[in-house]
Amino acid sequence: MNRIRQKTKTYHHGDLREALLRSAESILKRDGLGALSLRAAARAAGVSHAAPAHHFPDLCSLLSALAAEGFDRLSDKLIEAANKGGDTPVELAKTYIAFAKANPALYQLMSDPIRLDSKNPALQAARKRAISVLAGTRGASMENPTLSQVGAMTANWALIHGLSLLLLTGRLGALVRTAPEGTTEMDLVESAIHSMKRPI
Amino acid sequence: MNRIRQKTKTYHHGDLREALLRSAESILKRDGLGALSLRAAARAAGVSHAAPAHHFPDLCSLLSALAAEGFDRLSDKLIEAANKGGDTPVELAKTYIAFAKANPALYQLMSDPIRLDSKNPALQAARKRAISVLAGTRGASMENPTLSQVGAMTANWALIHGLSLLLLTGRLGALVRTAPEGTTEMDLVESAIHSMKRPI
DNA sequence: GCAGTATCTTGACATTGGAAAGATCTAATA
DNA sequence: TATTAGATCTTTCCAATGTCAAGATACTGC
Repeated sequence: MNRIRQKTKTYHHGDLREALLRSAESILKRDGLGALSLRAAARAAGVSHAAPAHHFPDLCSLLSALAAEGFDRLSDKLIEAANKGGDTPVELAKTYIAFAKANPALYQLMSDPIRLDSKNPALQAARKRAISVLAGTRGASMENPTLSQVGAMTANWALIHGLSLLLLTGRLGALVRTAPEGTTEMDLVESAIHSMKRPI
Repeated sequence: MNRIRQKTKTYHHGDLREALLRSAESILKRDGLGALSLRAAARAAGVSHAAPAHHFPDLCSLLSALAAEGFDRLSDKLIEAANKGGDTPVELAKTYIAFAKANPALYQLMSDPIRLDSKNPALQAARKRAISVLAGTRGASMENPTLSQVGAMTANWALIHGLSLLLLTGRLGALVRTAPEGTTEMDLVESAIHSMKRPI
């Protein structure tokens, strides 16, 4: 029996888990995080409202899986950029923020402490990897970093994270208006990025 | 008729709007943002579930009012600290983060782009004031700040905001474990704060 | 082939936000 | 003071959601 189903409506779906993730992602992109519900995902996947239960015990579980995917894709983007020479903290930050801009609702979900289950193993692992990548600790990690080195890393991460959120939620407007005529939000972001410390 | 009602159960409440805000805040503190609903607030205020409608047309409106209060209190704290000599960027950041730590669920709400109505006038005003205070523009604002000055301000704000969120959502654990033995989350935050640029 | 299990559907329930209509109180006016 | 318009609150209702339980269907290992 073919795994990838055509239109042949059978009782079993084939790969409902994956289908639900794709449906959920498309809802997220189209209608935002607020519109993403278990039932909506089930509808979009053409399946009954209780079908997701076997793959995701609850909504939190679906959202956490989606967020984990997001972190993995972010990690991939960062690695890809690093391999193309964009290995400086500033370049990594640009890549990071470009990801957030390209996937606003997803990044919002990835940062949502309430809808997500921080104990979800997949999510934990994906987050851990993303931090490692961002910190440049893929392969050659620092041996015994000092407090101030880890502090600088923390600062860089917090800056990028905060900047992404402020940008995505449209909260930079007030500062844009105090800046020189013609300044855009992205100009501000660019400028802010350059205040990062070295050891990212 | 006394504004502050005792136990005398009358049809009219007296000041239901205020009572709802206080109930909502206490729910927020006790059970977190996820448990805060219109109906829960109404229950806690001892009133029917549809009573809030006249004071807050929808949930978003109640939450936005609560968030606006939060920003106002944050502004007050920052001003108070500044007047006591804590006027440096680092001191302001410490005050800011102390507020977030003292009111975790409230700060989370204040940062939630979905539950909040960013067009809410009270919220907009409160946010604007908080930024002004944080930027040190109470009274003597910079005349014509350059892009890099506003950029530095943006960076400082983003750093503080991001740091607060990472701290409150317990996401600094991974970095804490890479830091020297005995390092705490707050050590990391302290260290990160010191990477701020001057013109806050 | 067949039994056991995984997957999916149907149906139900409690909870929520919200609308509508009516009850009760307040305050302005005559 | 009497009355009336408006504000405030209650009751009732509806659709949507997450979750559970029971049953139907398809797959899989024997």
